[in-house]
Amino acid sequence: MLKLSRLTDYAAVVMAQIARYPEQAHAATELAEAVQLPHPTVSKTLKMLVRAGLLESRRGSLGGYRLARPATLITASDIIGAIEGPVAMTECSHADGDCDLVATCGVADNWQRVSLAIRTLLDSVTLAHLAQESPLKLPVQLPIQSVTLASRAEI
Amino acid sequence: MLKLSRLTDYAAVVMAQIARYPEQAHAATELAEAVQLPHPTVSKTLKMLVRAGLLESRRGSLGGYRLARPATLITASDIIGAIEGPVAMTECSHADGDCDLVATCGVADNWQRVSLAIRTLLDSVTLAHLAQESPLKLPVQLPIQSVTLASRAEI
DNA sequence: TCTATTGAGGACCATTTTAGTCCCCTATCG
DNA sequence: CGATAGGGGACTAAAATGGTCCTCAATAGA
Repeated sequence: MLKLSRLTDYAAVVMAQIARYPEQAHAATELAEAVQLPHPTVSKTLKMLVRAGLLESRRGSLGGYRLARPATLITASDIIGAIEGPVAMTECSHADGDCDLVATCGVADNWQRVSLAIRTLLDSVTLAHLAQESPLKLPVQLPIQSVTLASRAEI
Repeated sequence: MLKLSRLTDYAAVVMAQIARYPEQAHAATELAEAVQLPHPTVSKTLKMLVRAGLLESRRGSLGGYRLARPATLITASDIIGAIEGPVAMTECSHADGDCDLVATCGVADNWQRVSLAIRTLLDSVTLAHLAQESPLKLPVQLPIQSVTLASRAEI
């Protein structure tokens, strides 16, 4: 399925909500209502987003959350990473490859390329994109060409 | 992390192994050894791949598994789908949207676009690609441009 | 300074998912 | 027939996930 966790989903929704009114601070309670999700859960999500540096928080009355930087500079990768950790399709696609099957695996390199391609894709989608209302159900324009997996011919 | 399950990983490795010697039938035991994984686990994976129509099996002595179609016609999506079910990033990105938050969500459409882009990417990677030994650690060529999220200007 | 408000941090539990194993049945070949 | 394969599915252990709750800390304003 390659699915996002539910919390990640919440995170995106909440971030989008904040992004639509970037000037004001948003209290967790307010967001929970706007988004129709239980308060404790939204709160938890918000905390994670703060820790990841995507939101800034302020306590006390008149406190709340706001974006740490413009929505155009926050990517889908950032949000996913904030909740689930860095995007990596396979066990071995993060730096310190502690996979002891490299020898017999034979697909590691290629998965990493695919993984990188997905990460790049997710890097190119910003919160501004996500937040933007697009009620039109257009089929996606797909400028994506197939990934070039290194083959000798191309070197 | 947007990670593949471990079984999916195994599936890819095993499929690649088979793809390298497409003519002969491969017994589960043989594959388990080649790939250095416990036999029951490999076996389970193989069964799933058969059920998904990616492998054909033959019982009895001289039996084993072989590709149901050429490696160039089996995609990464196929393999992931065989183990984890169809690729879909969010709860609501599969057909029958039973998500009752559509109203307050506001990002569903856009996630679906992203999801589709990833699926397309995974569709473009074939087992032949994955199986091919590419000892060269080239940085990936990335012909991927940003996803065009429908904005009014472009309609 | 006191109080109401709001976030921080983390403990905690229930549920689901995942991984892995095992057993018994069926098919094929010689 | 008997040896060698795979098919199906039950079962368990372990981990991840989702969700709740409680206590502490900061801030603003009366």
